[in-house]
Amino acid sequence: MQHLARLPKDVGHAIREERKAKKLTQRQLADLSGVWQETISKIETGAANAKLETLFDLLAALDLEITIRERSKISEAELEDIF
Amino acid sequence: MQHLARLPKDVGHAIREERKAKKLTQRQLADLSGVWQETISKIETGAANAKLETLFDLLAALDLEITIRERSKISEAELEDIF
DNA sequence: CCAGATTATGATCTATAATTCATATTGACA
DNA sequence: TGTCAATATGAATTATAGATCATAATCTGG
Repeated sequence: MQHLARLPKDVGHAIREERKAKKLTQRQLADLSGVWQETISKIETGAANAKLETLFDLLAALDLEITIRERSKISEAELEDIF
Repeated sequence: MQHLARLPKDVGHAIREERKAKKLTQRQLADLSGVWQETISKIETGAANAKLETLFDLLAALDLEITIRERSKISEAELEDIF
């Protein structure tokens, strides 16, 4: 699965979905990544504005990476995170 | 062009390349994005660990977005930023 | 429903990013 | 090479993320 992100909250959503897809608790991800459970919670709920280093620590633990590219024409809702 | 990023410095590289591809100076990008020229310089040179909000301000001004996905098997060098 | 696990929240402290100003360094080009 | 633009750097201040502890709220399986 691939997550489009244009705002910090999109990143939180993606992290949460990928963490759940891998059947990890916030605490397990915390142990894997070195990021505190409380911090993960705040990032996932959007109550945070994480630093890049923190983001990449989480992505590495989840075996994820990001790509930067031109904005696509299709709307965010058309990809994933459709409610 | 698409930039793979696994570390904060990769993001700096990508920003710089996209800014130059669009023929913008750091000052022009600063005016467009609301991020200070000094901050842009530090992010591009890797002397910074930007916050997500700052990153997305820059990406929006450059009409870029990010996608989060499983790590690819190929190495970073095989994509772009090959010197 | 209950108990235990999981996640969220709040407070305080520390670390560091962003702002701001000043200026140094580098780069491009006439 | 001299000049102006562009970029980088450094210091001081302010803002805020992360660390840490405590605990509340929520979720889940029995």
